[in-house]
Amino acid sequence: MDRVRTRFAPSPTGFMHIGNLRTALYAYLFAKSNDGDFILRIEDTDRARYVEGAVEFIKNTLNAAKIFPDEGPDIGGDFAPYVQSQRMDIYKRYAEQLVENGHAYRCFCRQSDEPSTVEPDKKFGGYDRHCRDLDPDVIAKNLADGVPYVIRQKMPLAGETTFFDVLHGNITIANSELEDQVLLKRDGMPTYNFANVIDDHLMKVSHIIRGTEFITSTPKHVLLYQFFGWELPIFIHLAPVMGKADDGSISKLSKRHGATSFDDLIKAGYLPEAITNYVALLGWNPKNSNQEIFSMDELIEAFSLEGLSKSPAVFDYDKLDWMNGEYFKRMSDQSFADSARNFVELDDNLESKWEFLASLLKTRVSKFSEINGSIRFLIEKPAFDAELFINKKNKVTVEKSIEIIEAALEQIDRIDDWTLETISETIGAFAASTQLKLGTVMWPLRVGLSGQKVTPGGVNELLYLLGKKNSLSRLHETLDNLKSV
RNA sequence: GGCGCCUUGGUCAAGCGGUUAAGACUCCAGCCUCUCACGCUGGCUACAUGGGUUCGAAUCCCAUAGGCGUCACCA
Repeated sequence: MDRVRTRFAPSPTGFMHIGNLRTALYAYLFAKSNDGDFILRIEDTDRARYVEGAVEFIKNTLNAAKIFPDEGPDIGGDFAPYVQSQRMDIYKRYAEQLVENGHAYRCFCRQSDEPSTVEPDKKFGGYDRHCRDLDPDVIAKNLADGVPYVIRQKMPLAGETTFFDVLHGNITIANSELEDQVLLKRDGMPTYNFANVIDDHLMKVSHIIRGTEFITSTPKHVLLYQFFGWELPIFIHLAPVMGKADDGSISKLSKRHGATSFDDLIKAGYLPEAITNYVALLGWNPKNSNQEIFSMDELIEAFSLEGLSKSPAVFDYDKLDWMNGEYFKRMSDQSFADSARNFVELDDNLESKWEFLASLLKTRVSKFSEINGSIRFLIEKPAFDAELFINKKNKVTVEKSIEIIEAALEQIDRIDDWTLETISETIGAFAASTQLKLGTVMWPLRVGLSGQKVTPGGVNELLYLLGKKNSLSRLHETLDNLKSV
């Protein structure tokens, strides 16, 4: 087989949809697992949709996701430039060639949103074929008059076109279904369907990995390859990434499903490696293995086209949360504390104990953005809720809570050396003296201090984090509240 | 609507003619533990429907239904 070369060809719209990221990832993994090349090409042929800074954004995103192009804008390569708007002369040349060979023609019709000066041609059943067999004199005159035109591809009217897709096998579409699509727009820019073919051939792309939305336009591309006498690349059309709405409906992942771009996810406190790892598994699996946590190198090692699935996959935030949590657990306390720091707001007290707090948080949160919520009770006094004190499993009731807190208060009050060690010793001794199950003793204290059932750390940690004064006042207040229930 | 693609639990998925139909997330239960959490163990829930082919079908074929895509001078 010739050298494997894949490409990722986004248009600069200003954000990186998770589906696009996955496409880029698969193209990258496939190239790298075959010692091939991965190319980044910017498809900026739509001037209206161009967003300032978008190219930079794409590069930064790929970089954060650890997807490194071998060729591309700035990086360069044997087939530069890698930005389509800088290749206009190339497309024009090939389009003219097609016109000369009779596979394309100039069309002087107005744009579809303008009032038409010509009637759609009933003979061909459509508007698009109107200028097919224009009189050469008319063409010459229009050209001389400077009438704007587009170049359209002349599709065969009969027969069918078949192409092979790695995932779907042979796909056949009747040529009569293909319209005479525009190749070169009025402004001289090529359309996607044209530039794509030209560039993929010129850049020696061996495998085209892209979304299924292109499956029905692939026959048009195939015809183009045939017109030019070029060898066909191998097609791989990926199933889309879906999202599930609150009402349970499934549709292509979009804004209504929440965070759907790589950047959104980063802002929501997910790790880039976890996002990449999760996304890799959305539509691909390593066969012969149940491994789920993959480093980029392991993905490259394990990747193969056979593992790609052809049915759509629904993006599941629960699983992403789990996976991100797994990545947290594998981080050192120090790097977790550092990475999480930007996402949290602390008061002076907590600031000084941040690293300790972070070590407790590491195994208890699934994304950075959760942290503020889960530690707010350390800064603001929580609301009182008697219900929380009742715990069947630990045999805790309101009465029992009063009893325990009252007794514990005496012991806590005596602690002078407010360190985790001393606190642990004191509380441990106190718990033992009650003759009760540990869980029974700790439950009311936890709830009394925090106002919640699940906390970062146990009672000892809570006392330490809160400080003596704060701990005592919360417990006293809780006692009063409990007694007035 | 025409054309095309897809269809195993709530979700991701293994399975390529013979299996008790893997595994993971979620949820639930139990265990462990200096207490919630973490961890461990176990449990619930699936082959869209109807016809074939075959000794035998989640696996092959055909219909039906549903979902998705496409029909731009967007990609």
